[in-house]
Amino acid sequence: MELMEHNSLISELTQGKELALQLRTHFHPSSSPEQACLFLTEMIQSSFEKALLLLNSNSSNSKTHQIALLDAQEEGEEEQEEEGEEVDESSAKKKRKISRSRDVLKKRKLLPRWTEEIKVCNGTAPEGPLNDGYSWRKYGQKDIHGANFPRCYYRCTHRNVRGCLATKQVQKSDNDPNIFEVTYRGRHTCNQSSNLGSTSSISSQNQIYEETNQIHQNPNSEIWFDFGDNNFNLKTEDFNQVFPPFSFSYEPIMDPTFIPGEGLTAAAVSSPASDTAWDWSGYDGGLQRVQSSEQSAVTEIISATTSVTNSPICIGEWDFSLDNIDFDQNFPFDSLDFIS
DNA sequence: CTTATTTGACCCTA
DNA sequence: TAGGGTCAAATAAG
Repeated sequence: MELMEHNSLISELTQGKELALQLRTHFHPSSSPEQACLFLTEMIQSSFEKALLLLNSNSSNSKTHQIALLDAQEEGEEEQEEEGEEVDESSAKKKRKISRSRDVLKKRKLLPRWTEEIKVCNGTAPEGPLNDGYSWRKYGQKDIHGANFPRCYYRCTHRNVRGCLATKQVQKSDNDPNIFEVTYRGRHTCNQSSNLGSTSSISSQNQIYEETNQIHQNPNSEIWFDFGDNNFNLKTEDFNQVFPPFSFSYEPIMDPTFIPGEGLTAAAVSSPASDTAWDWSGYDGGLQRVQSSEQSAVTEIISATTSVTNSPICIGEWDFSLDNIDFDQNFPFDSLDFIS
């Protein structure tokens, strides 16, 4: 392993250790704001994840690194181009719009993406947007070629305020009208974790594992991870012990926590949209997560890029440089109510 | 008044 | 060029 990566790994592990120490203090019953623990666990998980990625990417992927560098360079060029031009306001607006659009698209293309199928059982009339713990704002709906039902597009409500690029698409399945295919893209950076249910919602921690590594589960409740060359597996109960707060994806299919009002609730899309787009009659049941599939096309890019921890490279919202780890530690907590 | 949704236009990619 | 994804003005809802 190269010296720089070795140092980064040590930094990551050291940080994880320190954060764990901090977390320990919050286990005292008189001083344990739940959200503080949650935040710290996120930080710890992030630290160890980075360390694992460093290990995993030891063989280094120079190609994806180059892609990241090219992206960074292009962004710089675009900025310079804008500075030097003298054009009328309307065309400048147009150009800014195009530039911004290109920039956003470039970032989104690199965002992790995964799909879940949410089943709406007979028995419940869906109301309101699919509640997965995050607040979404609908920004589009399209009829998809060859599909019987339109696809709805949602983005994080806090996108403008906090720059959260998370989006999701919801589409009713052609095969089974009770199933909604929900494709998530990008991880939430808006810290809405306080809205998350304990087991039924998608925690960002588990997303990390799903996005950056292959996670599998067989019918014997055995989970195994592919960290490149480093594979290991766990029984479900072991997994829950190791990652207690992160067990949502690995629970039985019939998850009793999927009840309206808690966690994933019935209603795949906003009610007005659903009324006009789809016929909801006949839905009188609850919701259940059917399965979680993964599209990890960007996995390698993310993993490889994180190996260059001391370079200021960002992939979309993902910035793994150590400088930013420090930034996270000094997070102003303006969005965390528990420290005032 | 503020925030969310709708929907046609626009842009990008294959 | 078609199809998918996003933007943003108009509109609706709270």
